Amino acid sequence: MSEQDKMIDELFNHEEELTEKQKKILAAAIEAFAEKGFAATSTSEIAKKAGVAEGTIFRHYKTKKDLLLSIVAPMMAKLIAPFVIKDFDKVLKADFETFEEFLRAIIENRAKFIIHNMQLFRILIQEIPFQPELKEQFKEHIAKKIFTRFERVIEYYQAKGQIIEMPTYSAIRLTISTIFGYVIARYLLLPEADWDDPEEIERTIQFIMHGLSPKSEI
Amino acid sequence: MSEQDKMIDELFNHEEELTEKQKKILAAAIEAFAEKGFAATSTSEIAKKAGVAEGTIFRHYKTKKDLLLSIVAPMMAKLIAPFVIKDFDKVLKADFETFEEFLRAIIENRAKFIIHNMQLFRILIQEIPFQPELKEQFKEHIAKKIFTRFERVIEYYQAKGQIIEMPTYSAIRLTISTIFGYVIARYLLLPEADWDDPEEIERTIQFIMHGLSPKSEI
Amino acid sequence: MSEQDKMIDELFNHEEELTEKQKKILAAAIEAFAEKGFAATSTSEIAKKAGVAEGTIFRHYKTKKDLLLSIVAPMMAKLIAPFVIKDFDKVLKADFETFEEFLRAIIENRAKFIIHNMQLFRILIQEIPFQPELKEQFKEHIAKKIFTRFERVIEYYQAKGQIIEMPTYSAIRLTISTIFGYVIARYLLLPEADWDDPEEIERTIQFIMHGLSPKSEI
Amino acid sequence: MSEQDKMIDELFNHEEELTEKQKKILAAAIEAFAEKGFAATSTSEIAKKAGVAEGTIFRHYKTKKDLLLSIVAPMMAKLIAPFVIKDFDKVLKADFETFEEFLRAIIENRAKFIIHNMQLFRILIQEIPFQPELKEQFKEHIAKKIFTRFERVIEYYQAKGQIIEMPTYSAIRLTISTIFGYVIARYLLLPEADWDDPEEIERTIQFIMHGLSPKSEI
DNA sequence: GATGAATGAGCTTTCATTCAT
DNA sequence: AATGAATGAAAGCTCATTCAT
Repeated sequence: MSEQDKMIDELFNHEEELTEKQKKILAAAIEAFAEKGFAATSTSEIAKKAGVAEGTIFRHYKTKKDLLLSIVAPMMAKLIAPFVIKDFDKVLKADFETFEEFLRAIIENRAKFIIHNMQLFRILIQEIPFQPELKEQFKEHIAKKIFTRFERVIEYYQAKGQIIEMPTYSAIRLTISTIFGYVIARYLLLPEADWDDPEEIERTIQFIMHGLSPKSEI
Repeated sequence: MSEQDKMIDELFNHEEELTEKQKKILAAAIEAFAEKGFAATSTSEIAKKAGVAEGTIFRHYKTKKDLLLSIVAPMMAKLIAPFVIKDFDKVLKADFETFEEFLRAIIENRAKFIIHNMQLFRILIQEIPFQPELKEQFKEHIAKKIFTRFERVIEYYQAKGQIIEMPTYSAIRLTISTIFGYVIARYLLLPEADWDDPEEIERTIQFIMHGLSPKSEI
Repeated sequence: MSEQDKMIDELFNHEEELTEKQKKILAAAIEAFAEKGFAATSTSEIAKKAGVAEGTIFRHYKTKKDLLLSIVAPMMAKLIAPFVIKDFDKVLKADFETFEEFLRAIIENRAKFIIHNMQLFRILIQEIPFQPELKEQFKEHIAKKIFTRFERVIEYYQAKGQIIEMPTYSAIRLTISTIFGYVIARYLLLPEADWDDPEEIERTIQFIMHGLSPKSEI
Repeated sequence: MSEQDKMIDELFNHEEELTEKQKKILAAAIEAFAEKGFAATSTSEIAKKAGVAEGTIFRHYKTKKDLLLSIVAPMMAKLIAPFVIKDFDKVLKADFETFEEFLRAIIENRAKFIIHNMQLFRILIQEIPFQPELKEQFKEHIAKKIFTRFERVIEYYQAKGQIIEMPTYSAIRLTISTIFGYVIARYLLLPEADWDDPEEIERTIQFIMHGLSPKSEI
């Protein structure tokens, strides 16, 4: 079982069991959408790559867009999974004495998840600008939830004096841009460059920490 | 003359004079590509929006991709214009005592340029993942040039003790992610939110400054 | 089953079975190409004539030119079929005491074949000047093979003293021009004229015989 | 002045004087039509090849078909020129004692004319099957006239006992096929082969002579 | 007379989708 | 469940022709 197959099993094989053909269709579609984009990928191309008949795709997914959503939805669901655990922040506060520990955990956990599902992440960020329903879904179900939880975390560490006083949304924006900046540079823009990952992650964390800490703190 | 028209005149009307129809085609294509993406925009749609016959598009641009490149190329050229001034860094060093002043100038200048040409910027970042020639062109002619100049700037302020010791490429990455993070959040993700721009820009600059300054400095 | 249908079955239905629609496409294309020429026939015209959707044509034939080649190739193959029988000339020599008998057999056999597939023959000679790959294919696979066999035949009858001494290629050229001259005049230029076919064929054979015989022989 | 230019002057420059551009258009169209066929040649292609604007073509020739007819008509007119001389056959009979001499003169004169205007001849025979008006014009003004004159010639030499008794149209057909067979093989099918022209012409004439002579005669 | 921008009909081909098997 | 032939709309692009300059 390939890496790709395992990923598909993990992400898609929950509710209903997938047939072998269905998995092949998903794998082919993911690869094609990530590489050429949704609009520029034809269903016949997916069928050929998956080794199934064109009709088979439409037996499982009513339309091409349906196929896209079937791919992207579980990715989004998994992406926020840790954030929707009822007592997310409580756990956090207990577990992480400092914001730095929290950051490290986030990167360890979420960034690793993204990296592990890079193709899906590519599809997500590449298609969100073009698919209004995706954008809406993302805002409503992902962004908002993450934002709400994150807000509490920021406030918590601000109360502890570890983060400078500023609107939570600004702190969130700055933190997330920096992390995404690393992920995108590392895995999308210059994947073939020679990266010293632990070092770069360390620098990224320190950058955020210094950027957000009250001056006296450091 | 509309805002759009002026932008088109500035960016495209340099070498050869554009006919009225050509300008309309460009305006229509920019709008459509930004909104729906290159692959999902049909030439008939552009023609209708521009109020010209479909054949007219192909008289001026051999193929649809040609039209895309004709739109994106001048954007890229202008984007790096200030960086290719021969003695870019010399000028900088003379003009800006501190890295903070430099940052402020960059944001004032380049970020404003991007904001002013937001649709073009959208097209650029949306299509780079799908058009290999665009990606190549961007890397070779834009990214490399900017990186080289930026490197000198970082080294200069590192020498002055204003920036912490770290590889220049890390400093560049962190700086650029943060600025782009603001631009993207502000103008692409949440344009309709209620932003206090001067405040946000100030916070962004301070975040970078603290993030990169030697601890003792602050 | 019409005459046309039978011809299509004979010529095209060998390797893979053709669907009903495919046969209709072939019949329509043959008729149209013969009448208006390949370049002046549109695929939409063929589709309409065949009573199928335009897309159906391209499901079976990748391009319009592919359709042309699919029509012409079997015609060429069948055209030389008798010539590639391993011991063609041996058989001939045994069967035909005189060159005249041989000529009569050729006309009976090959000319009849051409007449029976007149539309295909028209397409062949009309398109060879314009389609380099057709020309090449014709020269390499048809002309050369026929020429080689024919050469042996001429030499054989020259040895028997039935044909005057002259280069074989000249004898071949003169014989073939005369036969083709009849076929073209009879079936392409003046098909509606009042022809006494047996008489004309007889005259044509006698003309060749006298033209090629040693004077004393006659 | 090139060979091509001279030909154009001879054939086209009679009634109205041609402008330089017009000559270039004719030259370009002749070359393109001969090579790719009328239907597969675009007017823009002709314009480019002629170095004129597209509009210029339509200033001189109302339609593309008009251009074709303008090219082919003078070719046809010149082709029969010698046959329409009022007392063609009288002259002939006086000049040529034998049918062989007549044949030699025809080849010398008409075949040479065709060879000298090979591109035009190609266009003529390639397009006649597709252009009904061309076909009609050819039949009515060329074929019939030639046939009528030729008939008298055949009858004359039949009366002199130099040609075997057979319907005149058969004798004409056989003679013309043989001559055209040579011209087509020599100049269209195998122009690059190594031909000994005087020898081949001699053989062609002898073939016709033997083919048509009463047996005892030879 | 010459231009070339502009046109819109029509070209070949691809597409997502349907449906009988 | 799976197929793949069939569809017809729409894609990108080319064409002959017009016309203002």
